[in-house]
Amino acid sequence: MSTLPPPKETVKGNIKTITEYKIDEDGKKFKIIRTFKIETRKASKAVARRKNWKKFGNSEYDPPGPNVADTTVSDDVFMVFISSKEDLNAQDVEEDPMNKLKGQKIVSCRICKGDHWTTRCPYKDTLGPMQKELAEQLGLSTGDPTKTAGDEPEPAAPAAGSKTGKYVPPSLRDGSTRRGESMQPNRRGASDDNATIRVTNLSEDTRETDLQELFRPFGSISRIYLAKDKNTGQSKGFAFISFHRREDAARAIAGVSGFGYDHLILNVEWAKPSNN
DNA sequence: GTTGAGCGG
Repeated sequence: MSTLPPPKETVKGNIKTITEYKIDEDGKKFKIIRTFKIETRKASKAVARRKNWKKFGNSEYDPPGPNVADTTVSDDVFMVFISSKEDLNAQDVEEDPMNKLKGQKIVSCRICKGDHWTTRCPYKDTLGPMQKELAEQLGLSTGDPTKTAGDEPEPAAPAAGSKTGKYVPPSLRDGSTRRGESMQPNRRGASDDNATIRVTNLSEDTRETDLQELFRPFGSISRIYLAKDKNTGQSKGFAFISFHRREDAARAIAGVSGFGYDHLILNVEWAKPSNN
């Protein structure tokens, strides 16, 4: 039985030639030469340049192009980007149950449809009010459309200047001079989180007032949270201090970290946002 | 070694 020469693949300029030998059903030998024009794209310029590198080692005298005896040129591999629900729907999703989870959002922001709660939306202060205003202009905001004005006695004097009769929080009543009942600042939505530091290794009899005295010199403090056990009130030995200015917080870190306080050495760092 | 409490959908 005669052996066939191995297939050969050469590249000259932008012409690629593949030569292979075959035997057909009648035992006749065939030589097949195929030539291709290689399309050079901008993106693969670097690849084209590498093709001109001088060969070395055992391949030093090989002709240009890959040696099919020891090199396999694979098919093109196309990358598939799954970036949206639509893409998922377009393909068959069923085969992998994980695919379902990928496209499914746990939460969807009402403002920007992003992957976060509405309250955490980065546009909550800009886009949010705009959308709300727009909705009110279109008359979609409140109320029962079957109810017409004045067909029912008002139970109490409506707030001055309010025609809609909808709830107005105390902080916005009377020309907004009055503040809300609760002056307790809310951790949620705190905008000063980038000026919050965490103090650890506090002795357990440290109080908020102690912290206030300790950090007061670095700048005005917007909030102090001393972590305590909810039931026993026992301090957990760490606290969060929020400053109004981040520079003050930075100086507080530099100034107080390593500071001996009671019988312990304080550790002060930037606080991470507690939410996941 | 130790990162809060709360709101939803």
